[in-house]
Amino acid sequence: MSTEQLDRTFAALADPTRRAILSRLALGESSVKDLARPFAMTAPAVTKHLKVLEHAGLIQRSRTAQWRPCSLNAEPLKEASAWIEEYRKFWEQSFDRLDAYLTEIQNKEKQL
Amino acid sequence: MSTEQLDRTFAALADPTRRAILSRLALGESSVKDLARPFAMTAPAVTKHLKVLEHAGLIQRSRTAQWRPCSLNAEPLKEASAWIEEYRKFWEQSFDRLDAYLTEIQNKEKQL
DNA sequence: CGGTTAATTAACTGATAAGTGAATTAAGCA
DNA sequence: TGCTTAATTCACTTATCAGTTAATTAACCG
Repeated sequence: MSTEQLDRTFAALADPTRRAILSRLALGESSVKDLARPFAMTAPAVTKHLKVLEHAGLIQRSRTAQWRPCSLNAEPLKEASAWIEEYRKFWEQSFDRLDAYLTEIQNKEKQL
Repeated sequence: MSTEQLDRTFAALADPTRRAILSRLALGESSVKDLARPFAMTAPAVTKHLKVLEHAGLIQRSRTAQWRPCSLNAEPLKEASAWIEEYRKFWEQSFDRLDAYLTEIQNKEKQL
């Protein structure tokens, strides 16, 4: 679990355009032009986003004639998810505290 | 699930110093000075990282005399994790493919 | 009150990121 | 071969980010 890989993965996910591209690719392979269509953005801008995603290992590219379709590779997300999951116990603790608090409130209200 | 919130959460997690700060805070509350100690970094730099984490809602701050201790708030991570988990089926698919491949290899080796 | 410690703000530098338009590569097709 | 389409690279602008030092705020303590 390399630090640089986590850096790249999280940085790639920090941009809403790139998250949208990944969502689109979850539905299937797509060309750059089709990926660019929903965004108010030129083709070179999309190419740059794809480079970021590729460098993070989140997509891979092939070649068919003059098209260079992209497809999703979700594996690096596993690592990112694993990092986050280490802290799940903390938010679960806070949910437990919230539950306890709500129960306490309800009991008090019943007593009034 | 706001886009800007996800932007801020993932951007906050993209920096190794900030991830280390969160790890440290998982062990308990800490002052800025103690957080800064393990890093080759001045106090103002740490203050800036804390602002990023606070803006993302990942930490909260209190005040005791001249100390302003930080504590973890892992709740926004839940949202980030939920986003990632949507793609779990893709990386599970690649594991399945890897399993199939390894099984195939083993069978071939047995035949030799 | 004056001094010390914790932390922040202010002002600045250098690097990186997101976007643009223009030119270029690469493939398919008449 | 020449034209069209897909995508990229190039050169540039603008904005943001990570870090610095120096100055400032805030609280405690003798």
